Amino acid sequence: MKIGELARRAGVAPRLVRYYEQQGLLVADRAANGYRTYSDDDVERVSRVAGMVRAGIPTRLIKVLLDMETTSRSEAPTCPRTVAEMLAAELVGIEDKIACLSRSRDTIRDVLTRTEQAALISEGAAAR
Amino acid sequence: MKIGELARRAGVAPRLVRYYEQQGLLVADRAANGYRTYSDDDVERVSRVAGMVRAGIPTRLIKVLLDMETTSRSEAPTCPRTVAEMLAAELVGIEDKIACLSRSRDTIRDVLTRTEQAALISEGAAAR
DNA sequence: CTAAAGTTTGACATTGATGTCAATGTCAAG
DNA sequence: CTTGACATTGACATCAATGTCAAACTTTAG
Repeated sequence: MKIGELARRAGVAPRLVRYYEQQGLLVADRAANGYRTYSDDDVERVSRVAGMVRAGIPTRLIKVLLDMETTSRSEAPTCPRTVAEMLAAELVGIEDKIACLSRSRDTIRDVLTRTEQAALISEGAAAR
Repeated sequence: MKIGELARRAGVAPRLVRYYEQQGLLVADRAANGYRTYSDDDVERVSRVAGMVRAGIPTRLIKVLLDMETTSRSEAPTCPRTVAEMLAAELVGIEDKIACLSRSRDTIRDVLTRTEQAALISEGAAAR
């Protein structure tokens, strides 16, 4: 498929797909015309990238995270001490983010339930 | 306390404290000299703001979230339908972020444990 | 008193993630 | 063949969050 369809399916702007590629988060085959061509898996990948970006993970880290997911399943983790330390630090940062977000989530839920319009909670979830 | 101490205790740059104030996330009393003066509670508030910013919550939303936490404890939630809908939408976004981050967290933990340097996980947590 | 450190406001720079626009190329349908 | 939709690259604009610097004032330490 071409970039337009990919973008539509992943729910992002085509512009972003090119940007992600430029950041090394994505590799695209090229058709004879020069058009980028994508597989179904790429839709998933782009969705995940977009989600991580929205969650405040910098693209640099997204790159290594995605790489880790695909490579570390099988191979011996080539993990020099310094890299592992960096990952540990990022882990702490991510856990902090989760804590902040969880608290905010609870706050919103709280207000929504109190406001007697609790229906909106499930409504919103269903809208996905 | 003055801005320097506040910033140090909250772990951010003084510049950011002024920025947050400018964005309406913070109100600061002024001493006779014109210096901003803060209370212990402000340390907590600034920490939370910084965390939410890092987690990708836009300052606009942070403002209403913090307001909600302080006001909605007691008062009748003044929540017109449209506002509630907006909050429900934000809630979904936040839940998405949590899901993304949780997955990334698991990935990192996975790699760290496999890499036989699992010690870094608790090490990192202790470093807080 | 004086020097150093902290604070004030304000302006300007930067970085990351996107939007937008322009000029050109490609393809499918009429 | 022409038109319209979609692609390409590249440049420029924007927005939020920060960094940085300057000029002036205050406070603290010596």
